[in-house]
Amino acid sequence: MPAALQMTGSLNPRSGWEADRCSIAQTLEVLSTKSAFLILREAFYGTTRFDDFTRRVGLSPAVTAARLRELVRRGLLEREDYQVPGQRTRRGYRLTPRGADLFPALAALMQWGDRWLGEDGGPVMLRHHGCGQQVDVHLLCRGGHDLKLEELELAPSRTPAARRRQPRRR
Amino acid sequence: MPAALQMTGSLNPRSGWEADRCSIAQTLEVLSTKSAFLILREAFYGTTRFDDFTRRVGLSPAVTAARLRELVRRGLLEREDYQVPGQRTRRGYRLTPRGADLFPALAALMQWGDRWLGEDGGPVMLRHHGCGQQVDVHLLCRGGHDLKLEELELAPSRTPAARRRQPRRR
DNA sequence: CCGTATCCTGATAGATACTG
DNA sequence: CAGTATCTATCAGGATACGG
Repeated sequence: MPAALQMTGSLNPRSGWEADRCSIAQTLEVLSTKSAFLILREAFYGTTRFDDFTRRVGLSPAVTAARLRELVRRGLLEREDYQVPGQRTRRGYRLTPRGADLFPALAALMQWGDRWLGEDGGPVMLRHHGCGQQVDVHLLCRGGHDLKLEELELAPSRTPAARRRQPRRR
Repeated sequence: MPAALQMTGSLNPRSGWEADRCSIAQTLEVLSTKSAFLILREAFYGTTRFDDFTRRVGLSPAVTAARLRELVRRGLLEREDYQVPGQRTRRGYRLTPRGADLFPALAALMQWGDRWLGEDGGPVMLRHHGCGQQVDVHLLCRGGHDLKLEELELAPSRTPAARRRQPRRR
């Protein structure tokens, strides 16, 4: 029986911690749309140019432009205009560290799709370039344990007292 | 310079492997909308009842109903009607194994938000219930290495020859 | 409680034509 | 190439009222 996470007392579903401040919701706000996910996927695949994003994700130029602008504004992609001598300048977009750090999320979505959709595990796989072995997403605690859902526990980051002492800025 | 994944030859961005068959795109098709993500988050948090989903995710009843129906149809949630003796029956929804297996993706989104949004790491954290240590998302290869983006390589799951020998079922 | 039914808004995004 | 400009269709989702 696959259950939910364990919760420490002050976090039970009824008590008032505002779910809208949850990092998942905020992250989804940044990645508001499906096209944003797919643009990022393309960036991980090495795409840098406007036209390639448009064609390979299957978006209209207007949508591509809007997403790229948004992702640059949010700091996940950055402009990178380069010039091969003798040719005209090309514009490009590439992942920032902030954007690149989303890869585990994309990898987890891919892994889920490989496991539960389609019949035979998806068209591509992730490997360790060094040893050639397949790569999977894991949840590890800092004690070094590889965890299952049932072993996880959701806890408040700070005690209510600490939060009063150090209120949110702005 | 945070770059993209390494790719094996047959996967360069120009060659024709259909990106629409990519597991990320397919998974996003299932989780089409933001509310679906948030409903699942709530399910991991232990919410089971219609009204709690509605209130805690902040959706209209119509949207809640549509998402729950969809998630049940897709096999991520299942109905669970239960009855405390002497009370009327309650309806509920709970995660299936298929739904529960999405947790790493949610955890990765949460971790990204904790790192890159907000000032101080988000309102809640994930811990190992046994040892109390904080939990992080990792990419591990089956050789046991903990990997960074630069060490990853995207490869076709099967060779074209193998795909001909063993064509897609159904 | 657990939903369904309506109405209405804005955002997402497809198609297409055009410009530096 | 790398976009901008329209014009439209579709859909996500808020508000509200109502029924089992």
